[in-house]
Amino acid sequence: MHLDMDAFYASAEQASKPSLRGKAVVVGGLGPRGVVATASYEARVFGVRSAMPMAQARRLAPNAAYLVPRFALYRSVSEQVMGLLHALSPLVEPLSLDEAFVDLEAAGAAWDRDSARRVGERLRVEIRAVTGLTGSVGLAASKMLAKIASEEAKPDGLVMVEPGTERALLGPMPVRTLPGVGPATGDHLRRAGITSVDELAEAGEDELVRLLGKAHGHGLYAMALALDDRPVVAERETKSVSVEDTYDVDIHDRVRVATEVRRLADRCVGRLRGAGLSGRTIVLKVRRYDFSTLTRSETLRGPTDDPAVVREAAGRLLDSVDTTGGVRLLGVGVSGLADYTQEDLFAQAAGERAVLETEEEPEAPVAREEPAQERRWPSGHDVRHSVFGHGWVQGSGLGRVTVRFETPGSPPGRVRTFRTDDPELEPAEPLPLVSAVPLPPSGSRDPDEGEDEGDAGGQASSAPAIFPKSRSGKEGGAAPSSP
DNA sequence: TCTGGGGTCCTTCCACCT
DNA sequence: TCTGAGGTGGAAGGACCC
Repeated sequence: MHLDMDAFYASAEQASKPSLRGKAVVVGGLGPRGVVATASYEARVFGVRSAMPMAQARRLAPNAAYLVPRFALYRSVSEQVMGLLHALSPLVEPLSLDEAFVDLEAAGAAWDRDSARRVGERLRVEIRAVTGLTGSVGLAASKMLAKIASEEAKPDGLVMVEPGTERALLGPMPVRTLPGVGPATGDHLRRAGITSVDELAEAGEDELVRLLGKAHGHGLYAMALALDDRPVVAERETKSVSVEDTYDVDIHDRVRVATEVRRLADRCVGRLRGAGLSGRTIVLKVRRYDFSTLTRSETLRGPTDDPAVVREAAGRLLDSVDTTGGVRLLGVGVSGLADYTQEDLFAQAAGERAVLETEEEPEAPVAREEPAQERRWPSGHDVRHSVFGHGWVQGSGLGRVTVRFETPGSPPGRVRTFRTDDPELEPAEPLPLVSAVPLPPSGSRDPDEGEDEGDAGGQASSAPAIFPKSRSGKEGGAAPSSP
């Protein structure tokens, strides 16, 4: 079985913000170089699509609501959904926050077509009850076909591929339907006169290997024949950890480039440590002003999770890169991972030197963002006002922030504008999309309030009991602030 | 049109070793 | 001793996915 949540980020935002329901919603980066992560079905009517530059989306749908992603919210909802899947089978393979394969046979959750369909339908009902969102389900004998089926089922549906009908279903479809056929391979095949899956199968294995190389050719030929015996793999181990930033304006200053690389190295190590990992190969990624991308890597003698070591290596790699003309993106990654930390002696010595030089605290090298930051109010993020209660930022600028006061369970709310430094206003955690399902006591249905002594001081304490196991994201949350 | 961020896998090239 | 074949590991780039 393959489950795919429908327009996940955008749907979560609509569930969270009653005034956006039924409206065009676009979630993605809002900067000058942002792209669309998800568009609601209402926005897709205007031609807005994932991966489209935001500027283009704004031209197509100028009246849509544009929001930055709130991964903490999506992660919480995702955990709820994955929990439902795990109740069906121990073999669950998440592909992302909103997608997963489930092996229903593994746990005897389904044994024939009817039982599988019942399981799929019940799952969709449960997902809606628990999260308020819809998901589409594909049922088939293989991962590839289940995925194609869930795509066919969208939105809010279920499609089962009956055994024996696989090739008839697949044959007329465009080659781009198959996993692993993207723009480049699609073009390549089209130039060879191959546009449908049937034509792919007719071309024969030798021809495909000649066109696409060994691994890809063999793999694609099998897919074209609907042969796919890849198992559902529950636990995949991480192979690399990386962070990257695209800058609103190209960076020309070499000193600034070096500073950014060090920051990225620190952030990368923060993530690495957070996952309890260390790695041997340091990778620097540079995207230049003309969008050409290059990587430089260096393999150490042993794995490290020392920020100073990674910073130094990344700095050396940067020395070998020409950045005249400016860079639009920088990234630092670590691969060759190990789940232990055994420093190479030289590297460790170098690291200790560097730490001394920079007077850096050895723990938690996480980047301390802007030092004395003024308060920022990102579009779409939750806030709480001491008088008006819970709401979300509709927009801000020129010293003003506009807030719409509503909650997932309330009717569409009213808009009010405040000064950005209004002391009565503070950032808040997202509320659950569905008012607590199996909640034992105290039903206080009021839009805001309830328990808590969520006084101003520590915004950490305001995390309500919403998402059962929401340990509020190891990262992605607010800056840590730990001197 | 003007292209994010985080990944995975594959291919090619080269150096080195046997 | 020279040459070549083949394996391996690292570096770099490309394609793809969500």
